[in-house]
Amino acid sequence: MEKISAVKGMQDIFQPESGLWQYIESLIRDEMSAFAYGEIRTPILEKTELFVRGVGDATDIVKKEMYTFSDKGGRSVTMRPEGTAPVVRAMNEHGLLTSGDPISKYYYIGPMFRYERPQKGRLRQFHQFGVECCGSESPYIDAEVIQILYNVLTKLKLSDISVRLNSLGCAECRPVFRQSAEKYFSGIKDKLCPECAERITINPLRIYDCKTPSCKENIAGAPVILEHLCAGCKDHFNEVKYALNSIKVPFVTDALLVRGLDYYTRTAFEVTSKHLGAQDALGGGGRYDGLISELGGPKTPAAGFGMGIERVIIAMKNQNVAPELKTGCTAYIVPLTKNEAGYAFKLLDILRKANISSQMAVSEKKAGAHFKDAEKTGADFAVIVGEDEIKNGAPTVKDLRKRTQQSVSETELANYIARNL
RNA sequence: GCGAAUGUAGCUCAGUGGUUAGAGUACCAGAUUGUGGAUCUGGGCGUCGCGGGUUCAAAUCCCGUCAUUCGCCCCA
Repeated sequence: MEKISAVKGMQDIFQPESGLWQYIESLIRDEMSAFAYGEIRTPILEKTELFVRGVGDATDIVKKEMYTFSDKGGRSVTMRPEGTAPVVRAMNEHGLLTSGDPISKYYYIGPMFRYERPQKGRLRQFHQFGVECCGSESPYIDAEVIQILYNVLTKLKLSDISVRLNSLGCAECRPVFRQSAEKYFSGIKDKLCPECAERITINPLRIYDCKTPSCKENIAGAPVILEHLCAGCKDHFNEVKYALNSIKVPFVTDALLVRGLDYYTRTAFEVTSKHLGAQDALGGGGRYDGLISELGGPKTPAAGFGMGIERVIIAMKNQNVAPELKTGCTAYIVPLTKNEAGYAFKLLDILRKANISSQMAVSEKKAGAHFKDAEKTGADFAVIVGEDEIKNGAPTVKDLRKRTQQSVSETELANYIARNL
């Protein structure tokens, strides 16, 4: 029979790699508890409409990267390509955004799906840690959200990261700016790459982000959003920077930073690492004051970000800061023949009840081979059960690290191992 | 969606038209009948990604296809 492989761009994660995931996730959960954010878990499948409306039908994500299909009832559903729209949907649906309520602060960790060409740091199923903070337009919320991402990355011992910060303006000043950008780029349309030429009318802001050398040159003379912010946005941006400075989160302002999702207003930020390949963003996010009402909720300002866990892992490995994680068990029980298997199984039960990580050899091999296996599983002790041991009611406990062994009574077994661990 | 590279043993790879396709490593057995890091001996390593074509002869050359990887694009 032919082997069945995993779906393109989707990975299996198992030991010892999964230990690294648990380490990262628990660090995140600790940090979120310090920031008083609760966890939210939303379905992987949502109505397609949610992303079309939330993420924006002009974005690449919606235009060509979604796993969309019809379910058996003929409804168009989509495997979530990002976390913000589902979280907002859930909060709206459960009435968590009623005005007067305290701010809603939630985080999530889970898989996202985008139909893209896989490469280093880019998968079709990838995992994001994200936070959404809804209900306030305070610049301290922007700073808090950026701080969370910065703290998590720093606590994971990543260095050489940089936080880039920009303001994209609001519903008042952005349209004005957009118009002047449109005007400017229309004038030099023939000098732009084909994609950017199309972007002029669809979303001229995206041109600022283009990496084509010819476009980059032309952007130099273009109007800059930061210089066209309204007074409110300018103040807000300054206050975000002030707040970040006061808690010593380093950042650089980057007037060309534009994010690929349509819903961002005012603050936009991205954290990149020098230790990644072409896909160098570890995470990014910003403020989205218009999204919640766009999705049918009350007019509610909000901010958040998403962080790619696979990319964080790549950076950790490249920087050699992934912790050494112990795998395997503490005790490996070796019945020398199948005659001793029954008694050995009972000892196994005793150890497990004492919370000592244990397993038993179930294949028939000669003793030497069993010890090799024990070593490979990472066991610290082998518990040998042969004819003599059963006769004496005392298995032989062998310390695989010291290469010493000793007869220990059945009743003392768990204590002995716990003591000598 | 575009471009490039790669695909041979479980793993890392050699093998550019000529016997029965190789090495290292890992694995199994024995030397050591109840004791794992070494050594020695022996053993199975295989649809050479898949399909077609050229040829007396193809892992090798050609075409197609699939997969993986890297880059573009985009993003986490």
